[in-house]
Amino acid sequence: MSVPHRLDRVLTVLREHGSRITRPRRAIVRALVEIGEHPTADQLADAAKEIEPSVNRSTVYRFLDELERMGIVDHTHLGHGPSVYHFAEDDHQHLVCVECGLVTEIPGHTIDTLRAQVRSTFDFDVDGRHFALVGRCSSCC
Amino acid sequence: MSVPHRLDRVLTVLREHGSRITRPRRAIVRALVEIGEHPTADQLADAAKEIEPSVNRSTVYRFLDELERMGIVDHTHLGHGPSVYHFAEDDHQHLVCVECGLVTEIPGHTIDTLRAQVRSTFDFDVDGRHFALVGRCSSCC
DNA sequence: ACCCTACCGCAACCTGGTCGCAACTGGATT
DNA sequence: AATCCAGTTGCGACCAGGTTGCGGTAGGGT
Repeated sequence: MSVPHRLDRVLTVLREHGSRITRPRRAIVRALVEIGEHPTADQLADAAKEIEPSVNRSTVYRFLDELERMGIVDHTHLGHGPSVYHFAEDDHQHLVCVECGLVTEIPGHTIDTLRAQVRSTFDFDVDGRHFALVGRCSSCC
Repeated sequence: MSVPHRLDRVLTVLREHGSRITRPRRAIVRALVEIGEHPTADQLADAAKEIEPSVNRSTVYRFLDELERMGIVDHTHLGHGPSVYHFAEDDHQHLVCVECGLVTEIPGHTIDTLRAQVRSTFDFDVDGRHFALVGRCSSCC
């Protein structure tokens, strides 16, 4: 999806929710779509500051929370460090190597079998996007 | 496994590694085997203080790190809060409900299929014990 | 152009965890 | 039993990631 399109879509959803479109928010959304990867909140704050220098860390955290409540973004814990953010529509899992820290994206449907199994056996609805699969990558075994 | 047996086993491994058996360490290990569940480092520090009041928080963290390097305990991240510790020989996964925080233990082999699949497809060796499966329990769906 | 209130920057705060350092103590040696 | 010294400890300061309260600012509806 193109960067401007994605930006417009987010702004549209914000308007629909009756939220205000402010300069800091524009900068944060732009940073998010331009980075594209899985940035941490602090990386996002830095990137937003390049666009709009006055943007504050706490504004980024508050706004990301709101985007998450609206279902636009999700955050994932990649192990020890800070959590990372990405668009909710990107349905994928993360593999994180405990040795070298390498992060690999894999399709969200990879855990479908596990999800079905856990649901039928333990009556529990696994949300795959919220945690990473930790382990060792091929070059660290 | 009985509490005294488990305690003795840990102390034996410590001696084999040339580590010293000190009063704080005895207290921490006793706290760990007596709580039995998945305590956080701070809960463990509190429990150890009941046995040996001088025990310090940083001693608990340092000693848990050492126990982990020796392969006696593991820690797991249950989502947002602090991580929890348990004996490495207890091969199990955790289901954590994102709504109510309920933690359920499930057998470690539950993710065997996923592990095999990820290994063959992505050449990645998943270590299931280090992360919890986040989602919604039956009463929070 | 006005006004209301959502939003902001700021600074202080919180939690979970780490570190440097001087003092202490297991336990091996004699 | 006395000695010794490196592994261990308590303490306090520190760090990272994230949250909060508050007075001031500025979207955007009327």
